[in-house]
Formats: sequence, C-alpha cells, structure tokens
Amino acid sequence: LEGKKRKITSRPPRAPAATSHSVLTEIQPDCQPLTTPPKPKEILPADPWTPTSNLKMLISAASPEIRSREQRRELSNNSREVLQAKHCLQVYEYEKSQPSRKEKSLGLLCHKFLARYPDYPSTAENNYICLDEVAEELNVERRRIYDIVNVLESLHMVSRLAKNRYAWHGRHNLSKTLQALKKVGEENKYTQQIQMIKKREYEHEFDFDGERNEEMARSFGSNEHSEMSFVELPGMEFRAASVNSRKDKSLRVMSQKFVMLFLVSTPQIVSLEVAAKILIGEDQLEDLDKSKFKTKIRRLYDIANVLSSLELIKKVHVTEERGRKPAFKWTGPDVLPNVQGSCPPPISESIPSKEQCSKNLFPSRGKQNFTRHPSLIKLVKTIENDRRKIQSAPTSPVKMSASTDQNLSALPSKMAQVPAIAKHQLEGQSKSALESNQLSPEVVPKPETPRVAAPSQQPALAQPPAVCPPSHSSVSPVILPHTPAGVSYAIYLHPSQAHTVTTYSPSFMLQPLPCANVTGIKSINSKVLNKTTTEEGDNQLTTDDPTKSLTAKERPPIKSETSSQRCLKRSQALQENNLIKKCRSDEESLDPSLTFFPSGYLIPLTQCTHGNKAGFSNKEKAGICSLQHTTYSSPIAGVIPVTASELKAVNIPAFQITPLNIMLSPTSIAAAPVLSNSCLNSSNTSSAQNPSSSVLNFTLQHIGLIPAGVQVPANPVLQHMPVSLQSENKYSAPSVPKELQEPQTVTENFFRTPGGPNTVSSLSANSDGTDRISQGTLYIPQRKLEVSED
DNA sequence: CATTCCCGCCACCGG
DNA sequence: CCGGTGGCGGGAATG
Repeated sequence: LEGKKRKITSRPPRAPAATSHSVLTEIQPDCQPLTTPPKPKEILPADPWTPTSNLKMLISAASPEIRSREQRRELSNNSREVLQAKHCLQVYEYEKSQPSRKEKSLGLLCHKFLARYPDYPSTAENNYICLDEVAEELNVERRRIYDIVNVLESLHMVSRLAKNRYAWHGRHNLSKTLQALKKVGEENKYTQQIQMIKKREYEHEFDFDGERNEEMARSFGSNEHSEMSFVELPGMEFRAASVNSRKDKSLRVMSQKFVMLFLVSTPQIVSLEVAAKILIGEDQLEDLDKSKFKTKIRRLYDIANVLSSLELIKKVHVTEERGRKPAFKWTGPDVLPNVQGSCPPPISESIPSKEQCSKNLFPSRGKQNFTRHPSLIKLVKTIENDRRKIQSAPTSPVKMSASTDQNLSALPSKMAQVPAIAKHQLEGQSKSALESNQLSPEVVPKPETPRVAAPSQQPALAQPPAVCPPSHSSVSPVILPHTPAGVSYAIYLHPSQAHTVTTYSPSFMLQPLPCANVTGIKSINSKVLNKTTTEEGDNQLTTDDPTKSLTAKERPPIKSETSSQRCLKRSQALQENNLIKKCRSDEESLDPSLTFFPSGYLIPLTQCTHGNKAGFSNKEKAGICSLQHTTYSSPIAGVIPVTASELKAVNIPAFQITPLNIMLSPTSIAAAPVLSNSCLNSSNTSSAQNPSSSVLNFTLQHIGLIPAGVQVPANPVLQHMPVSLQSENKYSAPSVPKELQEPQTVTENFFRTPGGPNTVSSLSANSDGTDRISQGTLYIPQRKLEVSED
C-alpha cells in the first residue's frame, strides 16, 4: 500500500502534460483569454451565473424538462454566440474575478448532475447516463463524475450498465436502500461503535496516543465484523453481471457505511471524526495512523458533498466540550424500522426479494453477538462471505466469474429484467405507501384510527401505520425494554441517558393518522419558519457571494414547477387548508394557498397519493421527508409531547430550511409535556436566550399545528392547544420567533425516532460474555451536543 | 493556522 | 496493451 503512496509523493509538483484533457474539455476555443488564470471556461455559454444563482437555479430546475436545456450547449460556431459568450465571460470576470474553487466544488457539480435527471424517472424512458457525455457537458474531468456516480450508486440511484454507462434510477429505490442500510448498520452495531468512540474520546480527552485506545477499541468497540461489502438492493441486481467488478468500490462502500451511521445514530448527527474512525476501524483495526485518518476525512468530504446535494444530509457543527467539530446531520427521510417480514409485504411490492435483501445485507444475524474477538470476527466474516458467494453463484446464469457481490440469487437475471419494468412501476405506486410505512394501503384496516378525520384523500396512508407497529417491535432487536403496549410515551430520559431512551415503542409511532394532512401542515409550518430563517445558508452550498441575493434565498422555487404539478399541489393544499381552517379561521384572509404553500412543500401530499408518481416533482423529496417525519411524529405528538421527531420535522424540509439548530435542554423537553394550555400562551415571546423557552415555543407551535386541525383530537393536550398560536405563527410567519432562527438552540433531544433501535444500552443484549460493554456502561453521558451550522 | 476538498497521477482491472 | 476506473494524497483555496 504504502509503496504506492510513496511513489506518488516523490514526484515533483505536477507540471507536465497533465493538462491535455483539460484542454479538450474546454469547449470554447477562441475566446479563451489566456489571461485569466482561473478558468473562464466554466462560464461558457449561457450560464454565467453567479454561484449563488446557479445553485438556485439548479435547485429549482430540477424539473425534468429543464434539464434538457443543457443540451444547447453545443455551441455551434456561431461567432455571434461566441462573442456573446466571451462578452459575458468578461463581464463575469470583472464582476467577480474569482472563478473560485467553489464553482468547481463537487457539491455544485453534483447539483448540476442531478438536475439532469428526474428524481423519479418514469420507467418508460430509459435513463442512461453516459459518463463521457456528462463529463463533457458539465465540463469536468471524468474523474469527478466517478465520484458522484459512485455515491449515487451506493444509494442505488444509479447502477452500472456497462462501461461508460449507468442507468439512472433516481430516488425510486431510495427508501428501500435506506432501509437496508439501516438494517445493516444495526447489525453492525454501529451504534455501539459510535458510543465507544465517543466514550473513548471523552475519557481521555484529547489524547493522541492511540495506544491504549486502540486496544480498547478493538477489544470491543470496533468489532468490525463488518467489512460487509456493498449492500445490494433486491430489485436491482439485474444489471449485467459483467460490469461490476467488486473490489475497489471503497468509495461506494464507504458511502453506504457513512449513511448507515446516520440512520443508526440517535440524534441523527454524525461528526466527521467519528465517522472516519469507525470507517477506518472497521477494516483494520488499529492504525490510528494519522495520514490514513486524514485521507479518510477527505473522502468523507467528497461523499458528504454528494449526499448534501441529494439533500440527505447537511453540514452542521457539533460543539462539544472542546471546540466545535464538523459534522453532518441527516435530513433525509426517516427510515422506518421496517420491516421485513413482519409487515405483510405489500402485494404490489413486486419485489420478491425482500428476504433476499436481508440476506444479502448481511449474513450477520446473531453472529456478531458472540464475536468478540476480532479474529473470530474475521473468520466469521470470511465464512459468511464465502457462503454468500456460493449462494449467489449458482443462480446467476451468466457468470461465474462474478458472483457479484450482489446476490442475485433468487432471480435469475433474466427474470429480473423482464419484470423489472413492471416492478418499477409498481414500486412507484406503492412507493409512497412504502415510504410512509411500507404497508400497502389497502392492506390494513386501521384499528384505532378514529381521528382520521381527514377528508383528505389519503386515508390509505393512515392505515399502514397501524399495521406495522407490532411488527417492528419484533423486528428490531434493539428495541425495548418497554413493552409496546405500555404507555411509554411519557418517559423522559435524563439527558445523559439519552441514548438509552427508546421511549416509545415503535408501535406508537406508527399510529394511524392521516399523514397527508399532517404532513401538509407541518411542512407548512416549517416552511414558514424557514422562510424567515432561511436567510442563512441552508446548505453548505451557500456561497459566500456577497451579493447574495435574497431572492436566491427565498426559496419559492416553485416557480419553476410545472403548472400541472402546481395544480396538484394546489388542490391538495386547498384540502389541507380546509382542514386547517377549521382550526384557524384567519387563514383564509391571506390567500393561503399561495402564502403557505408556495414552495411545494405540500408535495408530500402528492406523494401520499400513492400512486401516481406523475405528480411528483423533484421537490417532493422534501415532501417525503416531511411526510415521514410526520408519520411518526404526528400521532405521537399527541402522545409524546415533544419528540425529537417533532423537532426534526422542522428541519426537514431540508432544502430550504434553515436548519435551526435546536438544542433543547432536556429539561425543556420534559417540560413540554407538562405544559398545558397555560404555557401555551407564551409561545412567541421572545425568550431568546433561554433555550428551553424557545424550545417550548417551538414545540408548541408544532404541536399546535398538528393537532389542531386535523387529526389529533385524541390527545387532550393538543386539543387544548390554542389555536391562536398557530395562526399567529402563520401569519407572522416572517416573524418567526427569533429564537428559532438563531443558531441557537434546538433540542436535539435524544428521543429517537421510531425505530430507534439504537439505544444501545439496555437493549441489545449483547450476549456475548464479555460484558465489557455492559449496557449500562455503554452509553456515554451525552454531553450536550450543540449543533450549529454556520 | 485550520478546514475543506480540488486536482490529477497512476495503479489496476477487465476486455 | 489499452482505456476505463477510482484510490489517494499533495497542496491550493478558504475560513
């Protein structure tokens, strides 16, 4: 290994011919003024945007149609055009002479890349991606495209077809992938590993000597059983066996692992440092080699940039005892615990392989438990691997060679392919349902869902939850101490215990509610908040551009949406409004539809309507997120006063939103439930500094929102909620309490969302004899994490 | 100085 | 042997 490195290092600074390709890439010939050292090339044709605008555009532009526009790029030699371009270029230069690195950032590039393809491509059109073309069109070297594609591949958003080709799947598989990843993550005990690391560092503050640590680490924490290879998705295997070579792939695998960390950890925040350590530790324990660490971090940044572009995560800073460390917060959809087996697989789900999935993922099952010793672990791993290979081998007709990691076992590739299309379609339809809970709508009768008053069209959604709940508990190993039945919600943990929590049984979360409604509402709120808040950068992408137009910030990207979509939304919105109105009368005054639903947050609804993906716009992702959150939170909301999920909900609309960083003090949380009407009033008051108060407000708002109109009458507390508050918020939207806006506080309370399996402590019974990790001990006192973003 | 992360050399692999 | 891939880490931008 090292040899290679050395070699490289030795070489003198780059000088030679390296540039050849770059030259090629430069499409525009003549105008090239040598003068500008940076690269003017980017500017090219018609897109002399500022980084900011550019971004904005990209975001808004996600719609399919637009993407085509890229095409025009082929500038005919129109001298005119050239000139024009040149001109622009120059102007551009003047304005800002910094082509700057940012413009070349992987994140931005990724946005461009993503803009080319619809989030939910129709099955019909085959979306092929030709790396060369893309690279050329985006004016980047191919190497960069690989970086992007690799991570997309890790999420199964694309798959390799052949040499220069990839197939675009968009987000269709996303939820499934995440589920799978989460599961694997759980199996790997990532949660514990994380704990370990934190603990360690906590203990010896900043110690550099890795010595002892290492030992400890390997002894228990870092059991890296894992090494798992690439996690495959069931439905996706059909690619030609040939093309995927397994090996390499580290980026892909790393990406998956990284994602797993988010899915598994409780406050869904993962610091780079921790992630790097875990990822390193996995393969070869020890070796806290500094350079290795550094490299890992670099890679993580690459991955993170892509994930950020996908809006799955966003950058934040975690302030712990000492300094603030870079970290990322998951902003993607919540992954439901899922599943497998327990919930009757939706019929529609064509995917036969659900089981396979699990199989694939990790042979693991109980094994790990007894594996304490590293060596053992390795063995096991190996064995399992082999086994896996074997299994897969026979099945795939084609190859022997490959036995690609994926196990196509069950389906012969051919079969897979044929149905593939159908599958996709189905998936698409069921998708929404799945996402929300994975159940097919029709399946379940929801028992107690009285509250579904919602007239909305989505009754179906509500159902699923009901069904699933029970199953989960069985599923996730970790879960809890509390019987599902119990009224767990009331439990508040001491902050220190945070991780331990698991307060509620999953079943709770799943309560039936009209998600749609809820979602909508929430999203709205958040929206509102965002607006105000948004000013700041939401994502890392924000450029520093001084001129930053507010407009850009404003996110009503909606404009770009197609009218049809809009209509859809609108209608839904209206429905929601109605619901809402019940609660707050004032709403109408403001032309609610526009006001509140501008951005398309509503989309979730659309989505809810399972079925037609047509409706989805790219934006829906936001919807999705919110939807899911909602799912959990809403019902619960009633039950559990303030759940993390609630809070999260706010953040969710990731894209535009400013992530408020919330840091709730535990106390505040506890308090919340308690509060009742009386407290409510205070909601908007400015209590700026006081976190708890702000939290409360926040909470209240949310709570209020939800219940209000819609569903939750069940909960007494909610009912009491003063409507006024809500309305207030809405209206004053812009005036959202400062507190919220400020980076300050949020509650990252540790309640995990639903499936939160993780809570390590009590749960996982770790059977192995060594109790080193006794559960009790395991968790580290959580220090408060302050998350802030810049 | 610290953080972020672009760039592109070059090892590798599959054809 | 070739061209596609993608590991990797120097070191430039940025903060």
